[in-house]
Amino acid sequence: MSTRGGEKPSKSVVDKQSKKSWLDAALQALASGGIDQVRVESLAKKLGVTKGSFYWHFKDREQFLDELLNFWAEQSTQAVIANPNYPTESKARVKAVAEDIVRHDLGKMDPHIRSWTQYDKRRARVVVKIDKVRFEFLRDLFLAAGFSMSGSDLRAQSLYRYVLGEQFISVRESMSQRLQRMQAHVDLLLQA
Amino acid sequence: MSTRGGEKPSKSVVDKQSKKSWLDAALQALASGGIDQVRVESLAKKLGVTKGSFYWHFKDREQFLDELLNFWAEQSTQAVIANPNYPTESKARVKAVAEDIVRHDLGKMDPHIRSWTQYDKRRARVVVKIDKVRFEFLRDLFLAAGFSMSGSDLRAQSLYRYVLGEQFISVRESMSQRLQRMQAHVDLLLQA
DNA sequence: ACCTTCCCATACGTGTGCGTATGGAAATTA
DNA sequence: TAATTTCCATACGCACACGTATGGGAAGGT
Repeated sequence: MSTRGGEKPSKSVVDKQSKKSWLDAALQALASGGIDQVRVESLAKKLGVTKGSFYWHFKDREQFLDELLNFWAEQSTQAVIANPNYPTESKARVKAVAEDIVRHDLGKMDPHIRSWTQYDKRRARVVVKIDKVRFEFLRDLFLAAGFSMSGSDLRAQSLYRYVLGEQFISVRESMSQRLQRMQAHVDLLLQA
Repeated sequence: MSTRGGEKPSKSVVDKQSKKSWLDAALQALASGGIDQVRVESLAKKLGVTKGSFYWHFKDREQFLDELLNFWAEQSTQAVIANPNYPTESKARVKAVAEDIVRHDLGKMDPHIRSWTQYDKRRARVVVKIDKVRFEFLRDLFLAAGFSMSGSDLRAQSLYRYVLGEQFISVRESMSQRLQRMQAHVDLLLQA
């Protein structure tokens, strides 16, 4: 029978799949041109569906953007922090994390995210939380490396701003150069 | 005689005044919510005029945005570099410049500018130039402070990214705290 | 007084994007 | 099989924003 194989994809899975595809496409659009590139109809076209799907999964664009922000928040923290393969030696650990950040371009969304949420109080709070999580993760690395609280604080701030600032530099250097520069910067932070 | 050279509101001045008011308003709108807040009709409303004025001074929105970008470019470099009141002692000079940057929030436009121009090749080139000018200005400060070229390069990069990154941190600290943090960071860069 | 140029107002056409109403096919349940 | 739920397509209304066409007033020149 053409009973269209209803095996594993029990509807709720399909539901979530479809819903997630909207968020994936939105993230991609956001990365490629800022929040004003995230348009319902253009996303629909890219996904090969119509707005009917969108307004089935989401109430309206505003609520969709809220979910998008949370979607980004999860992805942008999980990626860095949840890597269990870092070295245990504290200074090597700092270097490895720094290299990972550069190598995976983990801040590439940040200019668009911040430009978008800067003057939206409710959404800015989400970003503040992410900053807090990321920063404390970095600060703990320096604490583990033997620096004082204030010293670790300073260095984590410096490193975090370096990472964010790198996304600003339009002059895209080569990956090897970026890695080398980051290493030099981390070396500077790890001495004294 | 009355040949146009003489008095004050000779029409060309009025012209430039009116034209500049559009650019001023646009910069303000840009700062307050990104490039998609820069709308012809909303700017007109804010200025108390109509689109007639806009399309008299500018061909269309695209050309207007080009002029806006150049407008920003001039202002954002002049402000820092053209200050003749910095101390002459090289290390104190670095500190004074850093303090000035924080105090005047000289990077506040940058998230919006970069989010806007990142994937626009022609406009990105303008931003690259600005980065170059700013960076070389900072690098020269470290060179004058006795660091090698590569050492000055590293430190200027670190400082510049710190400045840009600061605009990202949504957790707005107090001015005194920002200044203090910047000083600590500069001290770190100036040692060794 | 007439003309010209500068500068802006008014009015319109058009495209785009949001949201809604409604239909319908497939899948699930009864 | 009938009924219901799930998920998306189609079609429409509407508001906003760009650009253009046109008019007109004010200022200066002749």
